[in-house]
Amino acid sequence: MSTHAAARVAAPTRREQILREAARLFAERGFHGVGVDEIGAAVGISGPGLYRHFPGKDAMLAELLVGISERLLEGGRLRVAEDAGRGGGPPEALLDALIEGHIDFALDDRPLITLHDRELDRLRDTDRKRVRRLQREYVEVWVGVVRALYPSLAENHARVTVHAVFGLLNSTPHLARPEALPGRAATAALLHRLARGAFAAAAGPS
Amino acid sequence: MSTHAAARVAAPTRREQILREAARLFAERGFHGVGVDEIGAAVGISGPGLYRHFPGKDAMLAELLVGISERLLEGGRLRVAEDAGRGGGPPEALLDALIEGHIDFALDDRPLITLHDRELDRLRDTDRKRVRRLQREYVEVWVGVVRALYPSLAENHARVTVHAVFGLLNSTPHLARPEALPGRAATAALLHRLARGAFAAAAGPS
DNA sequence: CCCTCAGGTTAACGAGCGCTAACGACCCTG
DNA sequence: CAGGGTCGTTAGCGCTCGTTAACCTGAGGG
Repeated sequence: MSTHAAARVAAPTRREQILREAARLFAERGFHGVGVDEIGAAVGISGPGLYRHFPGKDAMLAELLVGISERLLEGGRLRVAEDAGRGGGPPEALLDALIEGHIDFALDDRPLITLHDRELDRLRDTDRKRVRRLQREYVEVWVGVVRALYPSLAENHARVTVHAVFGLLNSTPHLARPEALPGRAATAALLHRLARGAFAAAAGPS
Repeated sequence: MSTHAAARVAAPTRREQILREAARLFAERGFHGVGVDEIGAAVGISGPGLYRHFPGKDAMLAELLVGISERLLEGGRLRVAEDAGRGGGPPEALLDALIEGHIDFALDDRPLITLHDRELDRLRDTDRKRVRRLQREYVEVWVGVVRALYPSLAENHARVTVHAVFGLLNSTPHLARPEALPGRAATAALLHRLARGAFAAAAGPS
């Protein structure tokens, strides 16, 4: 689509390179802690060359945060729709699908997950509201599924629980030494069990 | 101790005011997003007056982060020591005490909890290493208690689990609208159940 | 062969920020 | 009542950083 031949693996465009490196740097040292020269250097060009691709530093962060929020929400909705399309299987399976999808994000897009709940307040008002809306809708998708599975759980309790489980699932990107984790599959399985355990406990005694 | 009479409730010294407001502002807008003039204004003095109390802006963040890390570790060790002093009751009770103590921090010192895992990288090398050491020791206290209760749980799995439960417990300070929470007691009870459920699930199937 | 245009370059500007300097008001003590 | 220490003030310096301006280069097309 981009050049002429054999672009099967989609050679990353310069814009994508920049976004990727900016995400990594922002996650490592914070939005204000990274200069444009540094981002440029990370992709082999220098400083103001970035302005050929983005109107400003803010725009990079905005695109990153809006992008991941949209992908999370879209993924969640897709899984709910697939479940409904199958005629609605057991509610546990749907919750498992949501958990698994979120874990994939957390383990594979670690810088983005970090930015997602750390640098939101550095956005311009309009972008921040948009991201917050997407996040809220994503939470509501989960709340709906959780309450279908545990009808006894009050809505505000379900919301706090979902938020807490996000904190749980998003905890691994913050780890200082990622190499101390068990393998990817084992970590994913463990996180999955923890999340299910938390949900079960939320609905339990009360 | 400070002035002359009736300092029962410990009228906050200027230093403490500054730390309190700085913590709030840093948590709201990030370390680099807050200027010294703003911190000064928040306590009724202006800008460079802060330098009568702190050698620099970095020192405020360092004192905040070292302080909370020390208090968390100290609290954890105290509870373990109390338990040992009682001759070692049921292991569940000790874990419950740790959870309850951490929840108290998360709900009562929200800005500090936020800073604690968000702004660590803005510290000078020496301070950052110190905070990291304290955090690591705190995790180890939990890991020891968890493994006493669930001996089948491998050590690295226990560590990931403890980290994840911290993410879970620390999730409420990140909430956009804290007023949407149930009351403090209900929130604390819910978080407590979630944490216990996660630990139980960690030790469960696998 | 020239023109255009995408995608760079370096130089420099302007704003903001942390911090220092110099100074002043107040309170205590001898 | 002099003197000093505490705790402020305002002015301003120096540096960093995001952004803009002006210029350059190489590839594609009529």
